[in-house]
Amino acid sequence: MSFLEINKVLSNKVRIDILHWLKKPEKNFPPQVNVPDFKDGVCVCHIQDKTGLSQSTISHYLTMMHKVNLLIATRHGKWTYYKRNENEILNYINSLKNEL
Amino acid sequence: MSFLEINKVLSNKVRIDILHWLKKPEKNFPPQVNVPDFKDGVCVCHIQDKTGLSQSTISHYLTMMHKVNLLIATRHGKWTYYKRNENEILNYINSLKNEL
DNA sequence: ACAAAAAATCGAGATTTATCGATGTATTTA
DNA sequence: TAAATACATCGATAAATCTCGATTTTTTGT
Repeated sequence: MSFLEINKVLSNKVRIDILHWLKKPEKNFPPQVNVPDFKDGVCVCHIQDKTGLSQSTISHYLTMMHKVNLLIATRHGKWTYYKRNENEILNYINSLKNEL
Repeated sequence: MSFLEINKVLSNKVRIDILHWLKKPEKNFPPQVNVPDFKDGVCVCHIQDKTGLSQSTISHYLTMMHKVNLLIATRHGKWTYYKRNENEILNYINSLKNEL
């Protein structure tokens, strides 16, 4: 994934917030209902609630973050759970040292 | 300077290119004429030549990079020289580890 | 098989960013 | 002091991004 593509995804406050919140799901989101823990992350509706933006906007944001590999998506039944892709995030930070 | 402000400045290919080129001015730009070396960086016109964009656009880009402290500007007579602010760039990269 | 729930996709209007040419401001040189 | 040069700023248009509501798709209960 190209550095600049990821950079553009990250140049938005809400998307940065989401990435940040997902660092500590248990602290930033209500307890899980349909799955036992936060192993696969947080479902779209909880993220949407927290941002206050529309469902379509948040779904779009999460999809684009997923497309550049910043997030890992897992479907459980009706729900899609998103969690951070720590490897890719680290790669990105490390790549900055060369790219900038 | 806020993380997101810098991030937005960096979410543009030309501006990233400029930052990158200024890492090795002697490699990426013609030799200096009005100053003895690249100590203070590269003048606006050489950067403009290299990008092929208009003078006003490049001046605008350099100004915004300067405003968020990524570049240091030095005036010598008619010319303005821009160079990287290595401290601020490092700060930014380090801040990412907390922000992301 | 059907209705409901969650998420994804589509289409459109509003906002922001990119980019230009024209003009203004310093500084130098004739 | 006038003309020229380098850069900054202004105003405007084009392109991209943000964001929404509506629709479609996927999956589950009934």
